Amino acid sequence: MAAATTVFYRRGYADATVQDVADAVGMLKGSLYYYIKSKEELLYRLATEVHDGVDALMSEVMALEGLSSLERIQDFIRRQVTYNVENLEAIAVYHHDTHHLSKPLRKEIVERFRRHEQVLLSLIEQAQRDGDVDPGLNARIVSQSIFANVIWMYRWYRPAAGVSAATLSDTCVAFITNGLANPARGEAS
Amino acid sequence: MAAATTVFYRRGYADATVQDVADAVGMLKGSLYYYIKSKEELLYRLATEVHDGVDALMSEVMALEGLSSLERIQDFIRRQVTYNVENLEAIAVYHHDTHHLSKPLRKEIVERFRRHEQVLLSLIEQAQRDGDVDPGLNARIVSQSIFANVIWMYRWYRPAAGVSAATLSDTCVAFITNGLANPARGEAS
Amino acid sequence: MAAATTVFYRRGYADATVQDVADAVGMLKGSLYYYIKSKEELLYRLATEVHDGVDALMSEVMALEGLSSLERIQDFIRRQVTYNVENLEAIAVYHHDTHHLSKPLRKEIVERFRRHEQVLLSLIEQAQRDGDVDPGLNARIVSQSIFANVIWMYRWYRPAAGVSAATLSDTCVAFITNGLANPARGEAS
Amino acid sequence: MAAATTVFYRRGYADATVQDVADAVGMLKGSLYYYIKSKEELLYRLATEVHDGVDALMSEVMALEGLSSLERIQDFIRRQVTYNVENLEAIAVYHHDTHHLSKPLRKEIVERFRRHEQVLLSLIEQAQRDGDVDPGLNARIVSQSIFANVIWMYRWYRPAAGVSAATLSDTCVAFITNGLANPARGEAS
DNA sequence: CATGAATGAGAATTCATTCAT
DNA sequence: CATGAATGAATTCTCATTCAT
Repeated sequence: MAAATTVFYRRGYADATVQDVADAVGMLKGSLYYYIKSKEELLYRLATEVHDGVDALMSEVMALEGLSSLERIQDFIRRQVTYNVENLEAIAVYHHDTHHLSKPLRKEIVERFRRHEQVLLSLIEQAQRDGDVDPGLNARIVSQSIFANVIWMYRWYRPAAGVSAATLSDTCVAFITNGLANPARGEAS
Repeated sequence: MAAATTVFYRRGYADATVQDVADAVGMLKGSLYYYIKSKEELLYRLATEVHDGVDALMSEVMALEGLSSLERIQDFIRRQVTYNVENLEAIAVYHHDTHHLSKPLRKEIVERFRRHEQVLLSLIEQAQRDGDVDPGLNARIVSQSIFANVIWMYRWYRPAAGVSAATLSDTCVAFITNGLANPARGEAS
Repeated sequence: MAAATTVFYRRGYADATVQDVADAVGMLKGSLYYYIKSKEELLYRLATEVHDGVDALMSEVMALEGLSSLERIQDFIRRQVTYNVENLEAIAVYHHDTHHLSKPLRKEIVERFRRHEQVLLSLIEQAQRDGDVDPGLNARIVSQSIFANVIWMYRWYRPAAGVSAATLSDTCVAFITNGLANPARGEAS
Repeated sequence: MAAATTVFYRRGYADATVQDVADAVGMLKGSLYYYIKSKEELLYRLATEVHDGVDALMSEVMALEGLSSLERIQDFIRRQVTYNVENLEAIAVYHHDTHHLSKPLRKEIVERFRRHEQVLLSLIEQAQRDGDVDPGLNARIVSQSIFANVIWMYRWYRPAAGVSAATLSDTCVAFITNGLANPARGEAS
C-alpha cells in the first residue's frame, strides 16, 4: 500500500501502471497479483484507509466532552490538517483519483465522504444557533469553504518547503474561525 | 473545444478517448486530426483558454482605479467565482487534469498559474501593510486558502442545485474577508 | 470469419490466440479489433452463421410438399451431411468450442440448438405414428442417435481421404433408415 | 484424479486451472505439484485410465467364446454404453479435451484409439462376410457411425434425467443392429 | 474536409510452474 | 507433505495516431 500510494501520487492513478507499483516494491508485475485482485483494489484500499483515518479523527473530536460546536470545528480542522500533513500522498490520491473507481466502489466512497460533510455541516449549524458563527452565512457554502481550505492543501503544501505543520494548522484555524465569526459578538479570534 | 471540454469533464482526461470527443462533435476519430495535432493539444488549448480568461479578469481588477488592495482582492474573488460558475467544466478539467500534459507544456501552464498566485500574494502583502489584513497571518498560506475557496468550487458547486452564483460569490467574499480581517481594526466587513 | 474458422479449427478456440487470427488475415492484432469487439465475438458469429445455415436447410426440408415424415428425416440427413462436408471446419468449431461462450451468448446458442432437436424429435414421433418408424424405439434416444451420426462426422471425416460426400450421405441415410425401421413392415430400406 | 476429472468436465481442460483442481482436493496449488509433474499429466493419466478401461472391455468381448462377430459388436456396444454411463465425466473429458495434449502424448493416445477403431472395423468386415451385416455398407463409415452413437452420449445423456442405462443400452443396440442389418436376410434383430 | 482502415505500442490480468521453508 | 510466495511468459484488449482515398 505504501508503495502504491507513492506511485499513484507521483504518476496519478490513471497513468501509473501495475508495473510501476511492482517496481516500487521490488517484485514482478505478476507477483503483485498474489496480493491484489486488481489495480483498482489498490485504489479502493487506499481510499478506505483514508476514510478509516478521518473517521477515527472525527470520532475523537465528537467524543471530547465540554466543547462547544465551534471548538469542535476548530479541533477538527487542527486534527485534519495534521492528518493531511502526515498522509499527504494518500490524501492527494484520495481526492484526485478516487473517481476512477468503478461505480459500486465509487458509490461507497462518496457515501462515506457525504457523512463527513454532514457532520461538519451539523456542527456549523449548531454553532450558528449558539451564536458563535455568523447566522447570516449559508452553512452549506461555508462548510464547503472549510473543506476547501483543508483539502486543497494537498495541491500546494510540501513539508520540506519551510512552513511547519503547526504554523499551517494555526493559520488555517485562525483564518477559518475569523471567516465564520459572528459580527454580533465583540471579538473575532 | 466545447465538446472536448465536456468530454474531459465527464470522463476525465485520462479516461476520455479521442473517439469520445469525435462522437461528441459528430465526426470520426480520424477526421479530428485534421483539426488537432494530438489529444494533448486539446487539453493544452483548454488550459490556455482558462488562463486567458483569468488573465483578463486579473487585468481588469488591477486596472480599476482608486481601489485599496483589499478591495482588489474582494473584486478578484467576485470575478473569479463568477468566471468559475460560468466555466465550470473548463475550470474543473484545468484543475484536475492539467498535470497530464507533457513536461514542457505543463511547465508553461504551471508558470502562468504561479503568476496568478504571485499577484494575489502581492495584494495580500500590500493589504497587510495597509492594515486592512491581519499582519499576523502567513501571507503565503492565506493566499493558498483563498485559492482553495475559489478553486474547490468545481468539486461541489452545481448551478442547478439551489445556490445562486450571487449568493455563492457574496458568501465567499464575506468568508474570506472575515478570514483575513485585522483584529486591530474594529470591524471587518 | 473464414480465417478465424480455420484458426479455431486447427488450434481449438481456447488455444487459438487473436494473434493467430490476425496472422491468418495478414493484419496486426490490434487492427482486428476494428472489426470485432472481442475474441468471443468471432466464436459467436461463427456459431450464428452455422445456425443460420442449418435453419435454412431445415426450413427447406419442411417446406417440401408431399413428403412423409420419414422422407423428411431422410432429406434432412442428406442435406445436413452435405452441409457438414462443405462446412467441416465451422461445424467442428461449433460443436467443439461453443461452450466457451459466456453465459448469455451460450444460452442463446443452446436455445437455437434445442429448436433443431425439437424439429427432429417431432418428425420421428410423427413417423412412428405413420408406422414408418419402429414405435418401440425411444424417440428421444434415437433422435440423439441421428444427431450423433450426423455431427460426429466432424471428428473423422476428411474430404481428401477417399470417401466421397455422396457415399457418406447415402451410407448415413441407409444406416439410419434401417436403424429406425419398423419391423412390422415388410421391407427396411 | 477424481477431482481433476470433475473439474475438467465442468470447466473444460483449457479453462480449468490448477487452482481449481487444488481447491477440489482441498489443497494449495503448489502442493499439488508434489503429486504431479504438470497439468498435462492429469489429462494424460485420465486418458490412459479411459483407455485401460476400454481395452479391458474389448478384451472381454473378444475373449467370449462361441459368439459371432455381430454378437461381439452388440456385446461391445452394450458394455461400452454401460462404461460410458458409469464414467461419464472421464469419457467426456477424454473425447473433448484430449487434443490439448502435446504432440508426443497426443500421438500415443490417438494411436490407442486407432486400435479400438481397428478392432471394431474388423468385426464389421467379418460380420459382413458372415452375411450378418449388409455387405453393401461401407464398413469404414458405419464403424464411425457406431462410435458416433456410443461416444456422442457424453454430450446429451444425463443419468438423472429419466432414461435408464438399460434402456439406453438396449435402444442403442437395437438401432445399430437394424442399421447394420443385411436386407438379404429376412429380419434383423 | 471527411472516411475508414490500419498500426503498434502498451496495459491489465492470468496462470502453470518453481522452490525455500 | 504442505504452504505461501514468487516468477515470467503469454494473452486479450485499448487507443492515440497515421494515411491513402
